[in-house]
Amino acid sequence: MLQIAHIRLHKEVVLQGLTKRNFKNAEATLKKLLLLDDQRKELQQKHDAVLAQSNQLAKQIGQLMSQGKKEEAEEVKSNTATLKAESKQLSESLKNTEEELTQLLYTVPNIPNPRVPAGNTDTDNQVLSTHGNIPDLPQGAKPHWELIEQYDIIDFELGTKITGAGFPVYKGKGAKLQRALVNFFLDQATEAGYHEVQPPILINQASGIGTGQLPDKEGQMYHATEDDFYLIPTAEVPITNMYRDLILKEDQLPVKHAGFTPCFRREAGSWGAHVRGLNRLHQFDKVEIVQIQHPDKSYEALEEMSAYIQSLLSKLELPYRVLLLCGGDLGFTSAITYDMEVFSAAQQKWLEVSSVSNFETYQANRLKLRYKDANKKNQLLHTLNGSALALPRIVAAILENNQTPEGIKIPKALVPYCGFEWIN
RNA sequence: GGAGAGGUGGCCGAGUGGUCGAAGGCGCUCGCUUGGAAAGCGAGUGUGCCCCACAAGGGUACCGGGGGUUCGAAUCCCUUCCUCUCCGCCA
Repeated sequence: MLQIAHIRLHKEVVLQGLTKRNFKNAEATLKKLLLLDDQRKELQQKHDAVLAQSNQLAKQIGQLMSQGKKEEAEEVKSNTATLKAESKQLSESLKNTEEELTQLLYTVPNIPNPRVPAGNTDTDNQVLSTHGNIPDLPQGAKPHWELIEQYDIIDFELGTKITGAGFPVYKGKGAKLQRALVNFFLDQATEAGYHEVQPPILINQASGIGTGQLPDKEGQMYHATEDDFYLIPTAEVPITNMYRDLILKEDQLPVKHAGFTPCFRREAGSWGAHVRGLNRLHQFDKVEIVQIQHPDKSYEALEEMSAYIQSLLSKLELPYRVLLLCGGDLGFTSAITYDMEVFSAAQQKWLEVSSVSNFETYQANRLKLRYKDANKKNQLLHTLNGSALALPRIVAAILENNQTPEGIKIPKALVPYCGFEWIN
């Protein structure tokens, strides 16, 4: 979440940023936030003063008691009742005001970086660059949902039987291709300097709040209510939360992690014809990269991450483009996001396979993730993450783009990982 | 799941109702010492919020989390989470 002190100091910038995002009632919300903060401060002052008084009296009583002056002590005691009542009332008001302020802050998204273009929907996103060659597919090229049936490598109906829609079963070479991609992505990440981790895929509430999934996207996560755990929608959540409540030393930076996990998304209300086959699933596999960076270096890191992700797509010989998301399409917690889209030749459509974002201090503020600067002052760090990569749409693109009459040709880089060159 | 023990500052560890944000040790930082280092000596060394200039200084809160008793709680009570030991179950 945003820092209230920052909002106070840069009200105009914040207002402009929220407007770029089409955030409703920005001005009124900011006004309300500042008002609540004023109230909070005033209550805090009053409360502290009352507590200071009663602390003093308590000390006095202690001294009198130890001197054996019992009656005098009793007399002082009788004066404490009003203070106690006052303190109780003030602390309740303070708590309520703080709670209201926090809840309101939770509803305010991150401020976009100045580079983020204005716009409302994905049609306003900027295409920064396009790479690779879109293949000329033969007449009768098939979309991946037909190819997976033809070669019997992914079975949706079987998954439906076991669980429900959106939980496919990968079979034979389909399963091996999954394993190959995960290993390929992890090896590449290690080579690029990311420290591999395997985190839990269930998280507690504090972690969900830390990275911003809660309370904003409560309904998008599967919730194991018996233990109050959530199934992760992305490895970003457990990996970033490893650093919750930490104060790092500058020489510990940057932190770079990569992790493979399954991801679970309820995708409530977003189903339809355009999300056939592998285009949208409730459970999918993904390798995620996460960086924790010094504020001065986070934008450098963003470019580095973007370049790294693009290198993966090049190695997989997939045609792709890089988008700069517009304000309206930007994720709630992100300050800037690049999307990488792969062209799926048979569907004749660009599929988002990766999203890399700089959250600046937005997550760090919730996480209380800081570093000690040269003046020994604690400062919020910047967090970034990106998919590197999400499997299903990569698989879809490989299947569709590499289809031939003889079968599906596995990209060279993956052959050592798969142990086969063709799916046929 | 059952029974028991315990959770204190970066780490170890003392503290069972009063002047305790917390002894002592280790670590770390700075200084002295040294040719340099070690040792030794000296000083410093938590976090949030509030006043204030994000300084100095001051107030307040924090001894796993939440709540309570009390004039006063690290210390007592309740609750919850976690760790350890034993038993049970088990990949």
